Amino acid sequence: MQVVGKPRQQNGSLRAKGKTCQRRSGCGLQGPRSARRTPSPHLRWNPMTVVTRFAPSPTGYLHIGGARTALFSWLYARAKGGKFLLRIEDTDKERSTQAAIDAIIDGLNWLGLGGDEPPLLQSARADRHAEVAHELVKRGAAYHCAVTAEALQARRDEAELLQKKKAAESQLSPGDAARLADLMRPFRSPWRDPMLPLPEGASTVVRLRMPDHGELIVHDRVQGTVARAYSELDDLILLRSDGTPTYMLAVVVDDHDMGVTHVIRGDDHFLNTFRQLPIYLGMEWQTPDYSHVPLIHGPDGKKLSKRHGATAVDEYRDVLGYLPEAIRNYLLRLGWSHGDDEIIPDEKAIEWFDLDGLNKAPARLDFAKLDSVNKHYMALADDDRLFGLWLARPGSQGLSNDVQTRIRAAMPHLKTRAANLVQFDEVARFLKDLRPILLTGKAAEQVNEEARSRMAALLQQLESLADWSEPAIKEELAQFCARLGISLGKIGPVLRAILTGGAPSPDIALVIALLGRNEVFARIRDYAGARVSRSS
RNA sequence: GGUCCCUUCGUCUAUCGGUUAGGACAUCUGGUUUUCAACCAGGGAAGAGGGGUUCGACUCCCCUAGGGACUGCCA
Repeated sequence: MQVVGKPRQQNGSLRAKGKTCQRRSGCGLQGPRSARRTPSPHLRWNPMTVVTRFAPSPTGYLHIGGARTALFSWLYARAKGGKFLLRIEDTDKERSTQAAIDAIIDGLNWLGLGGDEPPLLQSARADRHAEVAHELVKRGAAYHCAVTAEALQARRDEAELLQKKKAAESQLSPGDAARLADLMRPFRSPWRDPMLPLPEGASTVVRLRMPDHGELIVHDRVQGTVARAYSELDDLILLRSDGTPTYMLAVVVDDHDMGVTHVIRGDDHFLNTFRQLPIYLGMEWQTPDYSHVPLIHGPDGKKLSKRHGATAVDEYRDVLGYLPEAIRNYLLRLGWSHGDDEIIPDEKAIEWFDLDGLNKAPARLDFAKLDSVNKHYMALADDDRLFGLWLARPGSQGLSNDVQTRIRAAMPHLKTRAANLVQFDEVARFLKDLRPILLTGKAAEQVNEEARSRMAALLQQLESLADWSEPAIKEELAQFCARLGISLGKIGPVLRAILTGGAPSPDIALVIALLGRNEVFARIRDYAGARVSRSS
C-alpha cells in the first residue's frame, strides 16, 4: 500500500497560524473551553479506553520537563479512567544505562507517577520492530537502500562547508548556491526506484518511502492543525544496516502494540510526528491522538539546562528539599490553568485536567513561586512524614536524641515557617544549636548588665514553674513583667537573644516551651549564671 | 539556509471582538509585633513593533522583530 496524504487544495483553509487555530478561536464550536476543540479525526475507537504513556530514553536522570509531560500523561489517563504506561526507549545501547533506568523510575515513583504496568523495555522488542519494517517493504511503503553512512556524512559535511562559505563570503556562486539548495532538500535515495537493482552483497538499510506528492495534516491538541508537504520530509531510516530498529520505527510499533491512544510528549517531537504518521498509514494502523506540550525554559527564557540550576527531578527532592505534591501542583500550573486556581490538589487536578487547556508557549521555571507552592504543602503535610524526610537529609545527620525529639515535637509549629526542607534547617536551628549559644549581631547588643540581672531573676521565676506549657509560660512572663513594671518588650529581645542567638524563632513563650526546662535553664545560665550565684 | 511553532505585568496565567485588562508569585509602602517569618491593608507593574479588517481589536488577517523546534544508520 502506498502512503497517501490528502490532496493539497483541501488544506489551505485548515492551516492554523498563531491564535487562529481551532483551539483558540472556536471554529464554530461554542461552549466552555474544554468542549471547544474537535476530536482528532485519526481517532476512531472508543475514547473511553484511553491509554497514555511516558517513554524516556535512559541516558541520564529524569528531567523536570520530562516529569511535566509524564504528569500530563498520568493526569489524562486518570481523568479518563484509562491506563498510564511506561516504556524505556533504550534502542541506543551505547548511551543507555541501567543506572539511568533506575534513576528515572525512582524519580517517577517519587512523584507518584508510576506506570499501571511494569515498564516495557524497547530493546526487547527489536525483532518485532524488524518484522514491521519488512512488512512495510512488502507493502511498498518502505525499501532497501544501499547508500552508505559515509556517503550521507559526506553529504552533510559538504552542506556544512557550503554554509560556512556562504556565511564568510555572504554570497555564493550560482553553482555552489544550487548545490547547497539541493543538499538542504530532504534526502531521496536512488533506490526509491524499485527497478534499480541493489549491488551484490551490499549492506542496506530499510527506508520509509515518503509519497511524492501531497501533504500530511496533523491535528494536535496543543499545536493545532498543521500541514506539511511530503516533499519536505526525508525517507527516514527504519532499520539500520545491522538490522536494528531506529527510534522512529520503534516508537510507532510500540505505541501501536501497547494500544496507546493518546501520545503526549515534548514539542521537540512535533515534527517527528510527520515522519511517524506514514508508518501508521503504511501499516494501516489506527493513529493516536497527539498532544505536543512545550518544553520548560529557564528563568532567562532559554531552554532549561544545567546552568540554570536544577534540571533533574532528584535534585528537587534531595538538594532543594521540595515535596512531590508541590512539584506536581507547580508543574501542572506551568502552561496550564483552571481559572484563577493556584493550589490544585490531585483530586481536583484529575477532575479538571484537559489537554485542550495547555498553552503552546514554553513557560519559565520560577523558583520563588515553587517555594510558595511548596510552603503551602509543607504546612499541610503530616508531621511524622515531614520529620522523617528532614531527618533523612545529609545535613540532619549526627543529631542527638534530645535534639531529634525536640524538633519532632516542634514540627507543627516549625513546618509553617519554611518553604522547603533547606529552609527548615534554618527554622529549626534554634532547637539544634549547641550551647553555649553564640550571640550574633543585634542579639549580642541586647545582653547588658541590666539584662543579665533581669534574666537571673526570670530564671528563678521559671525554675519554680510547674506547668511547662506555652500558655503557662506566657502567663508567667506576663506576671514577671507586671511585677517589675515593665513591658514584655523589655525582656523579650534579651530572652530571645540568649535562647536562640538571633536565629529565626517563633513566639518567645513557644520557644521556651519547645526548648524544654533544662535547655532553657542552661541557656539562660550561660549568660546570667554568674549573677545568679552571686545574688543567691 | 529551509520548514514549522511561539510572543498579555519581572514570572506563571485569565481574557473566546465591547472589561477601569483579572488573579497568583515576586516587589514596594504602611500596620501589627518580643527577632525572623506569618498575618492585615494598600501601591506600582502587561497586550513585542508596524500595518490592515471592524462602529469597536489583546482577541481576526498581513508584515517585521525576537525566541524555540526539527533538518542523524541519536532519542
